[in-house]
Amino acid sequence: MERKKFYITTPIYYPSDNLHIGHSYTTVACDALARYKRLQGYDVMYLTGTDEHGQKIQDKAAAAGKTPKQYVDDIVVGIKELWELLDISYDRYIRTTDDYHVEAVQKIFKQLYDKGDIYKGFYEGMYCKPCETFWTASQLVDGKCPDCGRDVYAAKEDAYFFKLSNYADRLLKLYEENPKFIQPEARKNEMISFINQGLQDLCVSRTTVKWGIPVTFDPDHTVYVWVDALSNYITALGYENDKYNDYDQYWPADIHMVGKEILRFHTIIWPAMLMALDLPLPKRVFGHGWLLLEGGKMSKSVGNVVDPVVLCKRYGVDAVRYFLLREVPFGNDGVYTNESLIARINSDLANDMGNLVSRSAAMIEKYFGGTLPADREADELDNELIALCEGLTEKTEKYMDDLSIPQALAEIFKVVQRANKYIDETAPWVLAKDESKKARLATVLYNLVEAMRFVTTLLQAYLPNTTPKIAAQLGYKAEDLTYETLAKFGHLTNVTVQKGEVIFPRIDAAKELAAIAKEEEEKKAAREAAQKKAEEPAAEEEKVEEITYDDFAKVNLIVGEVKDCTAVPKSDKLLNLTIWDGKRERTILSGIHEWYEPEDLKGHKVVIVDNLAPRKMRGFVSEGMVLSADTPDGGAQVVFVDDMTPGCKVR
RNA sequence: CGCGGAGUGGAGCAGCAUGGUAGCUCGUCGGGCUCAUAACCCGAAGGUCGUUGGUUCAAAUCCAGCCUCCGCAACCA
Repeated sequence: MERKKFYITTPIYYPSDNLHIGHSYTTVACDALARYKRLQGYDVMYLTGTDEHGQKIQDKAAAAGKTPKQYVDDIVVGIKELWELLDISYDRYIRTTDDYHVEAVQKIFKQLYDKGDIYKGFYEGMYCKPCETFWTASQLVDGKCPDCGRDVYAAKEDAYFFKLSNYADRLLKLYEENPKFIQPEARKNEMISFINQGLQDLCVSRTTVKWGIPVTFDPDHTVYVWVDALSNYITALGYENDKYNDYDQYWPADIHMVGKEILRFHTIIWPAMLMALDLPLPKRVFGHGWLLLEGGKMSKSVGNVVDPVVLCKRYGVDAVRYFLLREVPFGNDGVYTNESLIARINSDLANDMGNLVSRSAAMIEKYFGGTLPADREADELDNELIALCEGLTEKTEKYMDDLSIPQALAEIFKVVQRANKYIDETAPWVLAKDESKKARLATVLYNLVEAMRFVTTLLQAYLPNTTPKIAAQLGYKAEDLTYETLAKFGHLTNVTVQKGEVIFPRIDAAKELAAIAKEEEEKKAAREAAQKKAEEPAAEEEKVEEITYDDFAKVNLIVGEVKDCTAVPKSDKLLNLTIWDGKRERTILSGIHEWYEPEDLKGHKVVIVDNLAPRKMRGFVSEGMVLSADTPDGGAQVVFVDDMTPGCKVR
């Protein structure tokens, strides 16, 4: 019999740095889905990988003194180790630097070109020669390169474009005909409105980025991210290459799992590309939310990245997996805190589940020496627990298909909770005192072990590291833990248990938090020390370009008095200052509202740049600029010169 | 009027497209039990459902305005 297939993908991650818990979140979620489908008997293909080309990696590698390939090779080793640590059961790992992928992308590019969906045009923008980078007008700082601060000039670059604009109607139709294509539903509207704003053709090649896949018929060009990265989902199956032969079996994908920030690429560009290639479209694209840290988004620059390796070491892989899968409604953003992680582990895993295994096994050992006799005696008290077990797969299956992973776990744990309650209701320790109740006692304990069998079987999808431990203690064999056996309560024939180590030890929250706080502090101190060291030589290196006196003389600095000052409406940072410069009142906008209130400035005298070209911001024209100094903590301090006379030249 | 999301007992969330008992987890308090990982089970307290007005017999739920918070965008001349 042909098994049903299930093809699921993570995004291919960009290995410019080591991965953090956000990446783990996506990957663990896909892993649970993949494992669940395998449990159900599906022929599963679970793909993950890395997107290894591009300017940023080229730069990072150069900074590290490595070739780009060396650089990504090293990072990929770390990523694969992380997935191994997290028990990720991916079937295939694609690297966009793999030969077969490179080759296939070149063919795809050519196909699109031959069909007329890719055409040669030119890319227009502001170009910084030393940085070899194009910037859009809005990215420029002071009209100069935001990276190096040097002049940029309008330039054209030859580039190939994909006719994305041709596909707007077909995309809208796709969403309409497949309401589940974009999930969560709420994001669909964002995509629709994005399309309705008008789709631009997409630049798909670069001549300035060298670290990329060359365009075969125009070797000056490398393929720019879209065609390269997105097509991984089919090249990994063997599309246009000989490395693999699974395209017919697995495509189209059942789920592309992506973070919400790249949902647009997967629901607009990718389907359009597939349409152009006349290929079937993926069935669903799910944009999940982000794991946030207290106080904002996870970001490497802020130094608040939670390291999954550290967490696993501390609490165990499955505790971390459980937290990721259970804590946040899938699709929403969620907040990570150490407190919530510990609370989750303690209440669900240690108190409820671990303890249930422990108390069940303990009673069987204590009352029956480890093996239950065959005599049984049912009671009405059993019915609710049994019904819950028998209805379990129907519920979890539905939730998993909806990608409501936390709800699926919640259903499983309802059985755990019900079993704990069942112990209270049946009071085995009372039954144990009465010889005539042995059969009843054996039944109660049997029901517990059997209920835990339902739980354990399903948990194999979520906690693959722990379920063998439970199986060992409660005496389940592999054939007792198959999906099919969950149709009916009462599968186990004989029960022999072996109490073992505590499955999920309780964590002393107060102690643990104190320890974490201490560690954090040490880390922070170390980081700051390292940063200081790094900054010192950097400061020397940062040579300011020498200018002549004539250059300086061009800047006319004068003293001005702040006559009035108001906040600029609808702006967080701008203050609108009315300044008397000795001759006239002028308006100057200054982005210092973060540090100064209007009252702080009124009546003070400041140094202004007199002859700066006027600039319009937020509907006001700013004529000049107020001098202020950067403070070490990133703030700003206005230079006050209250004892000077407005209009006087400063030099 | 830039775009979007959100405001529900101490904390975190559900409920809102199909108005009619405000539900869950954690925490707090009280009780029970002793098989178990100071765990488990039961019960209680605690909410003007951001605000104002409207529709309605009836609004957390529908409509309008307002306030606040969070992303993104814009913005430091």
